[in-house]
Amino acid sequence: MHKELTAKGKATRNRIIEGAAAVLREKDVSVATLDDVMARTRTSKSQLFHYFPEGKDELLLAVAHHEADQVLEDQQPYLGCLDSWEAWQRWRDQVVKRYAEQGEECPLGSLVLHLGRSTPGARDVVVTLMRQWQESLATGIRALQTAGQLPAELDVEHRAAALLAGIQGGVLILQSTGRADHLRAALDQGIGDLRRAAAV
Amino acid sequence: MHKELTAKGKATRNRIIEGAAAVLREKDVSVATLDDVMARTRTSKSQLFHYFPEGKDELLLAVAHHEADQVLEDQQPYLGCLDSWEAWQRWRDQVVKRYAEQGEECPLGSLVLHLGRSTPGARDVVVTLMRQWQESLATGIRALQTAGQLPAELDVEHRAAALLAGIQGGVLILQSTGRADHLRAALDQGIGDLRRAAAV
DNA sequence: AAAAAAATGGACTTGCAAGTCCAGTATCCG
DNA sequence: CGGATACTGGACTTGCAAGTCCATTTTTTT
Repeated sequence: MHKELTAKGKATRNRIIEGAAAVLREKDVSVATLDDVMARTRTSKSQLFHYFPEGKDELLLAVAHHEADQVLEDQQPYLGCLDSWEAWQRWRDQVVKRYAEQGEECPLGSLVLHLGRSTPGARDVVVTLMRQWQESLATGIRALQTAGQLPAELDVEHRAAALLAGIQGGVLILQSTGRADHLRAALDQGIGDLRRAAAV
Repeated sequence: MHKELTAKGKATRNRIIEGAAAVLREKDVSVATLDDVMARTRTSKSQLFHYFPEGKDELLLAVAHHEADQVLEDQQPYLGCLDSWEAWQRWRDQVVKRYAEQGEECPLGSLVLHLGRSTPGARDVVVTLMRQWQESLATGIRALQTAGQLPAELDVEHRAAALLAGIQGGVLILQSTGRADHLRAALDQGIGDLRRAAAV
C-alpha cells in the first residue's frame, strides 16, 4: 500500500468507492462495468487504476469493506443498547424496515460471492462482519442476564449464533423471493423463545 | 417449446445440463464459460444453441431447475417422515452433513442471483423451492401435533418459516465463512424450542 | 430406400470491457 | 521559484467469450 495520498487524492478515492457502491446497488456486479463507475464519478480509467492498481477486484474489495462497515453502523444505535425487551423490539423493527426498503439488492452478498476465493481478503470481510454482529447480539443477551431478565445458565453464544443465522436466512429469502415473512418470523421466534426462557 | 426431441436429443440435452451443473460446482457462474461446458460434455457450440436457443441464460435457468429439484430429493427420505423427535434429529444430521460436504459451493444460490431479475422464471425457481421446503417442515410439525407431542394451538407456519430462515442463514454463513456452527445452532435451537413448547 | 427432419462439428464474426500507455496538468515542498 | 511528485484525460491494445453460419452426418418417417 502506497501511503502517498494527498487530501485531494483521498477525496477522489472515496468518491470512486461510493460511486461504485451506488452502481452496485443498481446492477449486479457481473454486469457492472468500470465505465459505469467512471460515468457516475466523473473519473477516467487511469484514475481507477491509479487508486486501485490491481484493477477491478481491488476496487470491489474496497467497496465490500465499505458496505460491511455500513451494515453495522446503520444498526449501531439500536444494536448498541439491547438492555431491555423494548430495546430488542425497536431493533427488530429497524432491521425489518431496513431490509424491506433495501429490497432486492444486497451488494455485499453478491460482491463477496463474486470475489470468492480468488481474492484473498474477500472472505475476511464477511467473517469479520458476522463475528462483530454476533458479538453485539451476545452482548445484548448478557445485558438482559445482568438485568435479571434472563437466567445466567443460558448458552449465550449459541443463542446469538442461531439468531444471526435466522436474520441472514430471512434477509436471503426476502431478497430472493421478495417476501419479508421469514425475516419477521425468525426475529419474532428468536426473541420470543428468549422471553420464554425468562419465564422458566 | 419445440417438442421435436428424439431420444438421443433428450439424452444429449440432459448430458449438457448435468455437465453444466458439474462445471458450476467447480467455478462461479461469472467465470464459467460455454467452452467449459462443451469440454466437459463433449458437445459443440451449435449443440448448446440447438438445445438452448436463447443462449447461456436459458441453459443456466435449466440448471437452476435441476439443482432445485436435487435439493429436495436429497433430503426427501428424511424430510418426508418427520413424525418423531428421533426422525427430526436424523434429518438435522443429514442437513448438516450434506452442506458441510458441499462446502463452499452453492450453484443454485449464485445461479439465481446471477440470473436475477433479468431472466423471468429465475425467481420462481427459488420461490417454489422455498415454499415446498417450508411445506414439508410444516407437515412434520403437524405430524407431531397429531401424535400428541405438540400442543394443537402452535402456530405451525410461523415456526416452519423461522426454521427455514435459520437453515438458509446457517448455510449462507457456512458457505461464506467455512464454519458450520451457525447452521448447527439454528437447527438445534429451532428443534429445541419446539421440544420446550411440548413441555408446556 | 429415399426424402425429410433432427443432431453434430467447427470455423468465423462481433462486441465489449479490462487493462496499458503516454502526454498533460495540478499540487506539494525545499 | 522550480523541481519533483501526485493527479488526470483519453486514445489504444488485447483477449476472451457469446452468438452466428453453414456444411455434414445421423436418425426418423413414409
